[in-house]
Amino acid sequence: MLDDRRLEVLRAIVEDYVLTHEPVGSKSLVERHPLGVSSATVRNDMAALEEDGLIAQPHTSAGRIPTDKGYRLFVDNLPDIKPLTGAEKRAIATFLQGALDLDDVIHRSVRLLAQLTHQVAIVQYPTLSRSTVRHVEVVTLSGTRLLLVLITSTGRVEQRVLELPKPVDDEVIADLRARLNTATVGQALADAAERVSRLPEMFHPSDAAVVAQIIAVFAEAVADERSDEKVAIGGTANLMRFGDEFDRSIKPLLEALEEHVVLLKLLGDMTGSSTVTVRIGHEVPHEQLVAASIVATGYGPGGRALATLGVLGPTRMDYPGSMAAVNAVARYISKILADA
Amino acid sequence: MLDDRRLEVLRAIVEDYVLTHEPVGSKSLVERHPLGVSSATVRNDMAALEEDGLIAQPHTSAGRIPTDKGYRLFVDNLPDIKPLTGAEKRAIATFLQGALDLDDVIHRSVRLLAQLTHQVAIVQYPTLSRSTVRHVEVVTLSGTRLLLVLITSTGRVEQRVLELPKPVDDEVIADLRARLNTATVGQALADAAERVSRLPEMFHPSDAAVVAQIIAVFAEAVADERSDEKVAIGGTANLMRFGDEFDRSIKPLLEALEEHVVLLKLLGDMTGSSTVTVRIGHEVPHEQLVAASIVATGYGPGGRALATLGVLGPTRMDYPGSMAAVNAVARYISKILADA
DNA sequence: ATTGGCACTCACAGGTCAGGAGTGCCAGAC
DNA sequence: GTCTGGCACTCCTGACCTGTGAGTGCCAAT
Repeated sequence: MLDDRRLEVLRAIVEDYVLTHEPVGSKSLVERHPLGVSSATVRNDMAALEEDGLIAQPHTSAGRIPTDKGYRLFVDNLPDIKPLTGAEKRAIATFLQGALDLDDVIHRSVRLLAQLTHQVAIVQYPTLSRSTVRHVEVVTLSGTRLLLVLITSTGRVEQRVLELPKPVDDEVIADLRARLNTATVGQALADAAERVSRLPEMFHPSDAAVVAQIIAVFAEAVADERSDEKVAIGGTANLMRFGDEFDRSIKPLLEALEEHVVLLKLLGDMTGSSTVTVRIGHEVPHEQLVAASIVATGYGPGGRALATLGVLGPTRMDYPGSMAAVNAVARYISKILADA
Repeated sequence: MLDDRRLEVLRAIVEDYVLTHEPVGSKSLVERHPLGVSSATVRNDMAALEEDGLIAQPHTSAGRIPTDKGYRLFVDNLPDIKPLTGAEKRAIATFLQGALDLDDVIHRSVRLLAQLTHQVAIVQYPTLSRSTVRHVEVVTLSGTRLLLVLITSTGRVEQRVLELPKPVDDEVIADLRARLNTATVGQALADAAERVSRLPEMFHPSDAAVVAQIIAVFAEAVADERSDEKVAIGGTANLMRFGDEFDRSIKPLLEALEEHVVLLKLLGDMTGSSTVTVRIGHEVPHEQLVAASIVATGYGPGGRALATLGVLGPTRMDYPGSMAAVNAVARYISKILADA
């Protein structure tokens, strides 16, 4: 009975604090929550919760604030991801409906997520390495200039321009295009480089060298780590909503958001699966983000997590709401990617 | 003699205020600038400058702050765009050297500009409408699914996937590809739609309908207004450097920065030519940006301004420095685009 | 036209003080 | 045992006051 109520008190503290952004005291707590006990009892429970490191007081004789550990317990004991309201679902549907291409889907998702959660939204582009080749195109631009275009199953387009030592016959190019496609279409990008390594041998010795050069660029394109490093970010203005001590941590936060590499590492660490993951305050392995929490999940067609999306906000954010929104948007994008 | 010195006083006030972010008084002014007159004289000049609306005092008996009008006069009387130091030039060169593609050039430029000026950097992608067609590719993805790829002279790649009512013969596709290219390569995008309008007639009547459909998508792609709406932004963390009243205007500023459409309109208004333009405070036709100034210029290969880049910061920014940096980066990108 | 001098104005920092929300603890009730 | 009412205590907050100093405007003298 006792431990159960303490959990209830913690939940109430978290909810009130998220709402008001002010330390919550025992008296106002019993006034606003039907706990069925007096403030004195709550005070005792609070003392115990503080003992356990779940809440803290900014100064003696002030109300309590949840610690990172407190938020963690709160999140772990959340009953279930609450479903969105009908209106919200409709908003998502209409918002993502008219998307033209992958870029558009990503950007719309970012805006949507930022609007739904009032936090900073982060959406990673589907990683190349885990998607498959849909088509390869080889085009002569001018005599010695060649364009290589790679289209992936997720609709992403990579291009490379390369300079050749001497002009190459159009027939050779056409042949190469055909061979590249038969060898790689449908294959995972990770395997594609391997698949084409033998191709130069199939050409006339006089062409082998230049073909090898083209193949090398192709292999480099599919393996390019840099191509994985793409994210879209939106809703940064939402960081400014507060007039409190969180403002102090905004600058490092904005800086971290511009370090896409760091962000991607973070997102990559967080989830491969399609369940919603939460990182709270110091749990985030990055000192610029100690005052922030991240709610993220993987997404991708057919439940395979090709990439990660999520929101970032102050530790005192609305976790249930954010988790629901992140989850819903991820499902919608996944469906769109599966259809496309 | 008199008017000349007043201008000098204004310049000194602007410089000091930009440096210290504090209202500057007559005494400290004569201490730090070799004006050759006493503080009392400066006081008289200040009174005159205030009369003209060039400076203002936050409260009675405080120092003076330049008004937007004051900054304007200051900028207009700037001798010349001061050249960058050798170190800065080298930094630009090495920073932009290894760029792989257009995307990379843009992103590097944004970072560079943000670093050089310590402001928010904005770089618009070269507009499609003013660039020319380099290559058109038509690819069958599956039986009834077609991919259209458009490559522009600036290296930008646009793609469209379209669903056909029935499979189309490969020969027709090849024929169409050839005709599209001969008709449009080298042409301005704005003219391309016009150029291909007659193509369907050249095909067998049984194919004309489907060809017309493809042409329609192509025409829509080259004319797409939306494609012009692309900017890269960086250095938003630089907005947080100040611990003063400017902080109040940061939220609307961040919001405006996310409204790419608005930004683009702004940049578009600012310059078609390759000279550096400055908009100060209320001169910016957007109430969210009244506390901000913009320094921008056009850029593009061979002096033709294909797009705009610039920086955005508080009205009390280092105009000479920002103008120099913006100018230098614009020239460098232009050169890179001309080479590519 | 410029300057030194002088009275005046305010923002700002520091100090004091009352009010109030919140706490911890204890003794008594269920 | 658990809960509750009561009470003394803490200490943040906001209001109010005050002295200080930077800065101004104006005037008479050079």
